[in-house]
Amino acid sequence: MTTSVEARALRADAQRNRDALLIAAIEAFAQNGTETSLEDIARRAGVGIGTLYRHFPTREALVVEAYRRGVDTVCEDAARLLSEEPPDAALLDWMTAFVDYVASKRGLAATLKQASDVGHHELFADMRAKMLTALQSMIDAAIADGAIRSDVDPADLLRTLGGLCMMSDQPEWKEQARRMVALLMDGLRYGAPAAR
Amino acid sequence: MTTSVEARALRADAQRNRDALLIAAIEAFAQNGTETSLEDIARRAGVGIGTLYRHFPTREALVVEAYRRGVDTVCEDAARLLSEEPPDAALLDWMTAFVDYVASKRGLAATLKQASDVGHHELFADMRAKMLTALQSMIDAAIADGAIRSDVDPADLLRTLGGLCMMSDQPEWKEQARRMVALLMDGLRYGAPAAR
DNA sequence: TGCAAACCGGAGGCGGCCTCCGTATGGTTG
DNA sequence: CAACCATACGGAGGCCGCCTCCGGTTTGCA
Repeated sequence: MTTSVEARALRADAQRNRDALLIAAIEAFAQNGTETSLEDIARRAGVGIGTLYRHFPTREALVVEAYRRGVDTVCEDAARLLSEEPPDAALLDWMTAFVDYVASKRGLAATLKQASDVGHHELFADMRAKMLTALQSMIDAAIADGAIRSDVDPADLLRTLGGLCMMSDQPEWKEQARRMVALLMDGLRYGAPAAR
Repeated sequence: MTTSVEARALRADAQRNRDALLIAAIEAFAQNGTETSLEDIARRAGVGIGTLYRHFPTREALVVEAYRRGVDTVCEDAARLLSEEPPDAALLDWMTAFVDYVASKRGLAATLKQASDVGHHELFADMRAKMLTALQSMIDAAIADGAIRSDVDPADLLRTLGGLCMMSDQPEWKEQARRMVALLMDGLRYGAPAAR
């Protein structure tokens, strides 16, 4: 139950290496996508491959850590948006921001797909939960407002966003994605009480 | 310009091997996804790895051939649907069928993503064109009918469907995808002349 | 200062990718 | 039917990335 608390503080050198690996990974992922060779990342970080594997036993573990902060930030933005504009606008803006953010992080897309899946590794569970919570808060508010229909499942929406994001790494993707998010939003509005 | 016409008939043994490879590939892809080792496919087909590479110089080439027929069939169904029901219903049904079909072919999803991309290999261009044509015919009819808004881009829709399909290989995916397709359809209907 | 626990690094085994070239075979011609 | 050659075969081999394992090193505590 004390999952996120470090079991025991890392030794100084270990902490140093871990940080270096994370920095190298973020950089490498940004340049070459999540498929970059792990050996390369270790090299960039100036540590041996064994060290990388000790800190991050799987590629996924490394990827999750590399993107955790960014995803957290986006999720936390939901509360701010909700306090600044009507719920349906907040939902639309958040989804757009989500999609924009992913577009800016090459390699993140595939990760989010995994994170939005149900059965996937426990490592992704945390990300998934945070994103679902963010979506849920906005959906609830929008439903209460009568701005969108009431049969919306946050998990559905998350999966769809994840799917949309899979199509990044394309030139005109950003505009396309925005259009599709808007279309999705219209689908949500269709048949809502306020539209009657 | 004579792309699809075989430059010259294959020698009998070559044709035999090619067919065996295709059959083996379809089987292997269905079992293990498109990432199956090519060596394994060659083994299943009872040919050497060299032979595989001669017939299909890249993995994509093999994948495209393996799925060509299926995709063609789905695309051709658009005309039938259009002749049997109102355009918007046809569009919805086609998109649903599309998504269902992909669900039944493990590994196809990733391929369609590539096919729905713009810049991708020429091999996918043909698939992409056929799918766009199918979508276009139904969209045009639905717009003419006043059933959906008039600012719909088939490429957008295709990409979105591709995105949705990326989430196959999940248990409750099929129902989820159907819900999202329906939601998408509602987005298309939103603000259409007939809905005013 | 000394020692145990924690940590490091990279060699090495495995398996997949793809190329290259010596060998085999189908098909054609006389 | 024989002989020839374009076409096709197959797999060895070089390369690279994955991941494990363990002898050696470093850190921090007593």
